[in-house]
Amino acid sequence: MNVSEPVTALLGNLNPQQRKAALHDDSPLLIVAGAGTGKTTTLAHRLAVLIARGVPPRRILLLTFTRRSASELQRRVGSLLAGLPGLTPASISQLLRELWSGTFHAVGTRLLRQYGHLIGLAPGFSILDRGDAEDLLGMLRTELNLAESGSRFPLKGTCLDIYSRCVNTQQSLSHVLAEQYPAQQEALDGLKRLFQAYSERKEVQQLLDYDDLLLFWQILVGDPATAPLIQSQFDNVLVDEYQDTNALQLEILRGLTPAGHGLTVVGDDAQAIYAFRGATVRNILDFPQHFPGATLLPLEQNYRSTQPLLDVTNRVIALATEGHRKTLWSERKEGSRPVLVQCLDEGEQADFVLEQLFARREAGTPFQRQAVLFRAAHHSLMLELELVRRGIRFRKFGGLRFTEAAHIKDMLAFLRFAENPRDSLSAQRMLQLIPGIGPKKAQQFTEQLWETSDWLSAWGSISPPRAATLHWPLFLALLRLLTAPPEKAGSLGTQLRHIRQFLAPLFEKKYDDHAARSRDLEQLEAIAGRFDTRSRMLSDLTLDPPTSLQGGAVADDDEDDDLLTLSTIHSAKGLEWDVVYLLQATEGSLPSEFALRDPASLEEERRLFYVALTRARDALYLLCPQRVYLSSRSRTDNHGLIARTRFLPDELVLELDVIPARTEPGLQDQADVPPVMSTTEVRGRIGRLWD
DNA sequence: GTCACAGAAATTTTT
DNA sequence: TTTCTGTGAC
Repeated sequence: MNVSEPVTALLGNLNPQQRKAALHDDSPLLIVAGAGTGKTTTLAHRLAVLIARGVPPRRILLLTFTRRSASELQRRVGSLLAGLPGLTPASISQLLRELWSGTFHAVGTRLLRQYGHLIGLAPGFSILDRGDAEDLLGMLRTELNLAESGSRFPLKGTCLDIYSRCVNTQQSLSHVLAEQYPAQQEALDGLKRLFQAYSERKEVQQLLDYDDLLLFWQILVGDPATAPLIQSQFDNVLVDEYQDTNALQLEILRGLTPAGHGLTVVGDDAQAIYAFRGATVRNILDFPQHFPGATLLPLEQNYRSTQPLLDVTNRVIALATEGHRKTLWSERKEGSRPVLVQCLDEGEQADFVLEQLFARREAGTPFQRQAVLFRAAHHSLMLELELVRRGIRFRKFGGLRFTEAAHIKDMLAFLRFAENPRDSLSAQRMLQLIPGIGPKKAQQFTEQLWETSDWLSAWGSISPPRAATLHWPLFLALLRLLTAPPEKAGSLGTQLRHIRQFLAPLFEKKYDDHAARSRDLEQLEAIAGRFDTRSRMLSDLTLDPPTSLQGGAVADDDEDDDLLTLSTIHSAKGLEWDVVYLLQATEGSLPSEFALRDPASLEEERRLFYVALTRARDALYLLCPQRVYLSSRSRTDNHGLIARTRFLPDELVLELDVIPARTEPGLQDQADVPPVMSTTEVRGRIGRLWD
């Protein structure tokens, strides 16, 4: 290969494999990048080389898993390009702006706004987040009388899971039910009707859910009439975290580049953790078959962790039942072994983490280079209380998002309706906020909406129920203001302020904690300034909701506070910290009790455990509380001790440092102490008081 | 029809 | 702890 001078200058200290990847030609390329092997570095170099070779950035499509990783990659590419002669910071940021990058969903949205009209889609479509989609299914479920008592029809959330799995795996409903939801098989006919109605309703109201963004995109690139238009727009397509793509995403890639020309995918089958939403590890394993002539480049030198940590993580993943075998190695030979911390309960677990956090900070590792990881968002609740009590600021990724809170959705419903008055999901949400208007009236009023061309002629003449006499005119006035031309409606912030003023008295009655909620509404008003248009704000908030900061504030990326990170393992993918604490490395939590049923989910839990362990650079603490708070759900074994995770068998514990629990559980375990008297005797003793 | 309340049931991970 | 469903008062 004839490498020109400026391109060579970019390659700096890449290892031979990474260098090959960066300089690879336009044939399909699969980079199998183990954890911490410089995947982002390699991808950034490949991008920089493409640009240096003269590919215009607007002809490069970069698909990432989160918006965070997209911007991290852009940043890295930017600093690489800065080393090239003839490029100024201004011209570099101009180049980067032209790059097509983002998640599959975000890029899909952008393409559909541009080309959707070719397949009959209005450019002003609204996007449903998970909650919206559930609500719509819930409404239709009632309308179709599927919830008739007697037959137990799946809940709206389950309905959405089933629907989504069909779309993302491209499998039939009966197949999905048989394979994944054997208990819901009788609901087959009801679900068929429900999904049919769901599609029709979305169609009429110009609504797309997350799955539709991929589905419509796939149709667009799959149809001979429209495909060439989009294919000819891109010379190179790069996909990060390829192990977590699904069948539908593969079809999109095939549509974009049928022979894999200019296609680069990067991933690690050992880190596949999204099967629950339809991702299939087959995409990465079968890449050479899907795109014949593909080159496979494995990266095995780890630049992240110390060898003692890798010794354990390599063995953890070697216990997996299938997958490429690879052994990561590091030049960082020295370091401490992972630490298994046994503790009595969640309280002791939180205490240990807090002590260690401070000790590490004293030793030179600030909070922002440490992270606490966990399987499920609620596993960190007790620790969060302690952190708040001690005044440690943290940022939490995963779990409930800011925009999923009911009051935020209420407020956004007004903006969404103003943007797309056909959106009767938002219409009903707004209407039901008004006293005296419940589900029936709301449905009735929205139906009137469909018969006329504008909402004002439908609602202007309605005589509202008596309880709504006060609020109805205010409601109409607010909508009139929001739907006025931009110069009259005012800035986004102004619009939100008007909505907030309308909602404030209603929320005071509706919520006990209205003070906290109204602070959230002010937060929303404050972040409105970041967006240039209303439609942009709505799309961005649904595709990438802000994570909430402790105390309800919305995290701002520019803040350079010493913020500690709390994150679900899923949200920690691709990231690294010097010190990592994994909470509740115990049976029932990791693996989750919901994964115990089938072997495939259990293997996914193992990979999840592996992902958690490989986030650590220098130190790793695995916490095993022997007792956790269990809800009433738990049955007979709630008095017993919880076992360490099965992913750390005894022979592996020999490779760890072990810190025993401070309190011996046996001493306090009531279950071990036989009863000394009966309640009859207790009552007898108490009875003496008034005898 | 709406609203408030009570009891039962479900309860992960995310775009 | 939230969400769904049924009941009874207004």
